[in-house]
Amino acid sequence: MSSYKDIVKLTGLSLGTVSNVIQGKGNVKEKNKEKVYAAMRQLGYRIDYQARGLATNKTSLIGLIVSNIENIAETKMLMPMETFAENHKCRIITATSRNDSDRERRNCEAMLSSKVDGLFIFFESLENEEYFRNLAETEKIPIIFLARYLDNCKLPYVAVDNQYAAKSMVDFVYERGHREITYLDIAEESMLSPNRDRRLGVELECKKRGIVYKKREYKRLENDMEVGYHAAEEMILSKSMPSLVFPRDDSFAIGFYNACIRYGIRIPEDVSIMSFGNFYPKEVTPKRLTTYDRRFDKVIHEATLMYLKIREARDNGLEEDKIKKKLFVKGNIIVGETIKDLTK
Amino acid sequence: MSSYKDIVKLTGLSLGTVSNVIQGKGNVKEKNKEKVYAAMRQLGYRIDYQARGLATNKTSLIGLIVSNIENIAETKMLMPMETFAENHKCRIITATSRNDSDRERRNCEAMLSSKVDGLFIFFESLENEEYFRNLAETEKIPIIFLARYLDNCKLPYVAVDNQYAAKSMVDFVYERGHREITYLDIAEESMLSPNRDRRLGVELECKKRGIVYKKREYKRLENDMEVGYHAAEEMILSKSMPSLVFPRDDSFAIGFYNACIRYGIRIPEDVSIMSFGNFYPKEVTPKRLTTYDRRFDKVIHEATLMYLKIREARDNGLEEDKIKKKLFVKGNIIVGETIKDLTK
DNA sequence: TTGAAAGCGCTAACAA
DNA sequence: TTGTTAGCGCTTTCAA
Repeated sequence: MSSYKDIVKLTGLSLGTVSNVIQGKGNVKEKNKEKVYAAMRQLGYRIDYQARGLATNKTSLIGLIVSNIENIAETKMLMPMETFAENHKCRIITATSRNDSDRERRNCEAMLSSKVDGLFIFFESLENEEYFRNLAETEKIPIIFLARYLDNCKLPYVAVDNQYAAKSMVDFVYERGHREITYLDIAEESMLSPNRDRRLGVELECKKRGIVYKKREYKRLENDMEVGYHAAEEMILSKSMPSLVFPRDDSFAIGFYNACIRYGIRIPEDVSIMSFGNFYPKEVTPKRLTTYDRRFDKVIHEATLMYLKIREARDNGLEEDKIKKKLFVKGNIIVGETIKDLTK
Repeated sequence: MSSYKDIVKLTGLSLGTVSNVIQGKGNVKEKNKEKVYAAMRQLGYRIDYQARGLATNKTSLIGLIVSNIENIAETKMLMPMETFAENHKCRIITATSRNDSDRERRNCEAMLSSKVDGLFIFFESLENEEYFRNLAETEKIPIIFLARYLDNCKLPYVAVDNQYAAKSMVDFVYERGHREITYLDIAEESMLSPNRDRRLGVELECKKRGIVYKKREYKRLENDMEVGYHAAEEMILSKSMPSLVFPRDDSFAIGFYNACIRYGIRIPEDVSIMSFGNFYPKEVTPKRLTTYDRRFDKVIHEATLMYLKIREARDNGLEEDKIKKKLFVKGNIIVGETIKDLTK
């Protein structure tokens, strides 16, 4: 491990000059620049971000806390996050909370101890409201919620516009002649902002149009596909299959779809499916799912933009008031083949 | 942001004592410990890992470079990695190479500049052989390949035992009366160690048993499900559907399965599928895939164990020779419903 | 254009 | 048991 010291020795220049060359700052004679470059190459020198961070009081580290990294929805946030990191020369530290609020808090603390320049949080438990409210008061780095929000907390967020989503989806099926919707949710998670907003949105839009709205809730299992599978199986065996279902997300829908195939229920002839997420490749089902694209890429894009704005304001002592800190991102319907057109 | 200085001021103790309390080291009077704790609470003090790292010459940062984080196989490595990080009080920095060898090298350099204590790499291009060979000579932190290896490189690795996998899978179908196997691969990736080993392994095992071995290669598309879907579609339309296929992985198999459903081809009556990976919940297909569990959890477990051993040896100046640095992990068949039993 | 020196927040060795 | 001090590898300010 070579350091500036070694370069100083090799070149005979001073620490300050070496630093200037490496940072590409100040006025340094071309000849001396070359000397430094040569020494760097010879030594296989590599800058030490840690030391630089200590000196500059930032780390170029961005924290990303998710709930369950194996959940395909959350996976979708990683790539755009990496792209941001690449473009802004920073690195991502990740941590997973696994639906455990203690762990979530520990993760936050570790991130703050790691002196991340910014922190993005995708939470899944509602138990840390107070903790987050407190963070909002005490921390000076930007902390931004992803795809969820807390009603009584000042932390900024970028979420999916679930009311808009609800309206789009109800519109879509209404236009195709559907007059009855059965909403399928997972009980334990039904009060998280996105699930709640969407469910209530669908209910409201149904009321407006005189559509019959029904709701069924299922117990959380190992994964959402399993829940969807069992939900469909139960309906099939009890002969209570609705004409149209709104599963809470694509994973649920896929399980549902496969139980239908298994039992010879035809899609969309016997049951239509309006899914939510657009997380999987279209070949994940025999007929492409009709689903609502949540645009997590946009969520991350907006969140990182917001982060930059907040940082800039704080670094330069500007007023932060003008920055919009509560954003909702609109998605769009992906037209697949799982909604029967009743008007034909 | 409070620091030791503030605690010193508040308690009247010295820096060294404060440091001892916070590290839980040395002998400090109970009363003074309490003082320090009280001051920490009052100040909302949080340790600065960056400064600690600079002083101790380690970061407690572990680097993880993957190829495509949205690939479900790679996602499977994150959770066990996080578990390790949690148990060993370190944090994970991730980076994604996206099948770009330049980016892969840049990622490595950034990790080394971040002074990670260890680096785990899941690579997908074969172009950086020389770069890695060089790293093996110059870097003193443990750098470990995950689920792949390079033939002429000293870097340690933990890979899936693909020859064993091949044997297991061929055995399984042989016992059920199959005497012909069609192996489906993606051309561009067929020379990566796991793909190559497995394909050659299957070929060899077929030869041993007098099974007819056929191979088909497909062009890489956006995702593997799509490739699988088109592969099946092509076979169906050209009426050349084999009796048994070995798709290169679960994603490929799912696409294949769904094209079959779409066209009314029955599984396993018309075509049997022996898949590879066990990456998805079993409800991802109407009938559970018969697949080989790659046990990426085990791969990560072994890799982190290897990391600890190497670190320990280097930290204590022990000889590293005794550490096994080339490991192969054995998986097992998951018996699903996609292999027809021809013996009945 | 270059050099000298202080400092970032911590650890660790040593002295008291 | 506590305090003092040097130092980790860099940046930055100021003087030369």
